[in-house]
Amino acid sequence: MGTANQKTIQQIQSENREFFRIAFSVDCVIFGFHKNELNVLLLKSDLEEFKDKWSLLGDLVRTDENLDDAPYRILKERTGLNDVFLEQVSTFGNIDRHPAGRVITTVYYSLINVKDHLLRLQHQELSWFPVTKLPQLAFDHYEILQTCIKKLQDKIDKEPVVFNLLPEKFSLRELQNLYEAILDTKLDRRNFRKKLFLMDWLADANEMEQDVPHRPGKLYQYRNKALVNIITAQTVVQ
Amino acid sequence: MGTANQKTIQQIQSENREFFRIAFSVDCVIFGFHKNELNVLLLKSDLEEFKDKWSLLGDLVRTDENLDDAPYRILKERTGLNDVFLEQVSTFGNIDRHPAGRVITTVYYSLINVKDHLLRLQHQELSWFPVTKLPQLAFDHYEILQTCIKKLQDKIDKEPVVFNLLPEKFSLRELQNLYEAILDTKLDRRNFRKKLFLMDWLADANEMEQDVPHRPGKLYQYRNKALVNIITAQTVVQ
DNA sequence: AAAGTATGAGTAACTTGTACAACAAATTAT
DNA sequence: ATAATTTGTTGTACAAGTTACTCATACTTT
Repeated sequence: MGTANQKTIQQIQSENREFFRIAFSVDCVIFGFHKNELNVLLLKSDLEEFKDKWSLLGDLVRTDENLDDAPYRILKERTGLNDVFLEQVSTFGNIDRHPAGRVITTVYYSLINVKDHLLRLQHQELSWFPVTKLPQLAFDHYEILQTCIKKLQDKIDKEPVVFNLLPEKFSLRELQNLYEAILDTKLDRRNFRKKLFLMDWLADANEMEQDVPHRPGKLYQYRNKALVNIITAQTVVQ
Repeated sequence: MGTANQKTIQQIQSENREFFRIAFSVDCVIFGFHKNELNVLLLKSDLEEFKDKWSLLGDLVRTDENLDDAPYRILKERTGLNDVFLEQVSTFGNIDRHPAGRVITTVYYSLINVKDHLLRLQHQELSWFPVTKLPQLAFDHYEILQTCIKKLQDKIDKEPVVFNLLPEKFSLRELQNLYEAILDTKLDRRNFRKKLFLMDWLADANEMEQDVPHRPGKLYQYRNKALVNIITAQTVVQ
C-alpha cells in the first residue's frame, strides 16, 4: 500500500494494453449511516495524477463474470461483506473520463449496515465520508455520486430499502434520522410515524431502547426479511 | 442484404477478435405510435442462429465516441433521424447473453414521431411491431424491451416526454390514446383532461381536427418546445 | 329524421398529504 | 423532591389531489 505501490498511468496502460481499447469497469457507491449522517466509503486514489483525491471502489469486469456479479465481488474483496443490497444505477462512458484511456463504467450503489457487520477493511486507504463533507474526488466520481444520491432519494419513498442501512432492530427516531439524512430535510415526527405505519413495513420487536439518555423508544424491525430479498433482486435488474 | 449478407458467429468473432475479450455495444429500443398502438422498431437478425428472430438496433461502441453519443449515431445511420429523444435505461452484461462471445450492452430507449419524420429505412429488414404483438426476439432482447416499457410507463406521469411521439399538433383524444397504449389501461376522459391541463404542458393551437369521421376536436401543441430539450438533456444523463 | 359517437364542462365522495396540539414517560437540572 | 427538558405517542383540522359519475352539444352515418 501507500506511495510505494502507486502507479503511473503509463504503467497501468501497459499492464492493460489489450483492455484499453475500451476497458470496462464497475464502480460502487457504498452508503453507510453513522452519527445521523449518510456516509460513503471512499478509497485514496492510487494514481499519481490524483494523489490527494479519493475515488469510488471499482475494478475491471472480468471476462468470466456476469456484470451484475462484479460489484458483489468488489465489495467482498474490499470489505469482506456478503449479501449486501446492490442496485445498478447508470453507465458512464465519456471518452475522456479516465486519463489512462477509454474506460466505460457501470455504477452500482450499495446499502450496508455498519453496526452489525464490522468491516474488514483490506486497505488502509479506505475511509468513510459524510456526503455533506466530501473530499476532492477523482475522475467523474463526484457526478456519479450525486446521481446515486438522487436515485436513493427517489427510491426510499417507494420501497423498503433503508433497512439495509440499519441494525436488525431500531427505533422510529433512528429511522427518521436516516430518512432526514438521505433526503436532507427535516420531517414532522407525527406525520413520519403515520406514513411508516401505513406502509406496513414495520413489525414491533417487543423491546425498548437501552442506555439512551432520554425516554427509551420502542424497537422495530423490518416486517419481512424475505420480501426484502425479492424486491431487491427485482430492482437490481430494473 | 438478405441471406447473402448473413454472417456466422465465427465470421463475426474473427472480424472482431480483439473486441471479443469483452465487446461493448449499445442497443436502442425505438418507440413509435401508430394506429393507437405503441410500436417498436425491430431488425431481422443477421445471425444464422437467430434466423427467424428479430432484434433491437444496436452496434459496437466506437473507441472515439462518447457512450451517450453512440445511440444517436445508430439512429442516424439506420433511420436517418436527427435530434431524437433518447434516455439511457440500463446495462446488461450476463456472460452468456450473446452466443458469439462476451458482449456488454447499454440500452437506450428513443421516442420518435413517425408521422412528421418519414423514416428512411436503410435496411429492408427493419419493421415496426406493436408491443402487444411481438415476434420472437433474439438474445435477451425481450427482457430488455420489457424493462424499457416499464421505464417509459414510470416516466410519462412525471415528465412531458410523450410529445416526442406525436406530431406537432394533436387532439386530446390522440394524446389520451397514446397514454392508454403506453400504460395499457383505459383512462377516464374527463379526469385525463383535467390532469393534463393541470400539468400545464399544453397550448391551444387554435385549430381543429380535419377530415375526421366524427365531431372534430381542438388541436393542441406542447407548451414549450425549448423546455422539452432542457428536460430531455437532463433525463438522458439521469 | 333518428341514431350513434365524439367533444366539452362540473360536482360530489373519497383518499392522501400537511400543519399543528396535547399529553405521557423518562431524564436532567435545581 | 420538584421543575424543566427531551422524546415518544395519539389525534384533529384543513388543504390538495384522485376517482367516480351525468349531461348537453356537435357532427356523421344510416
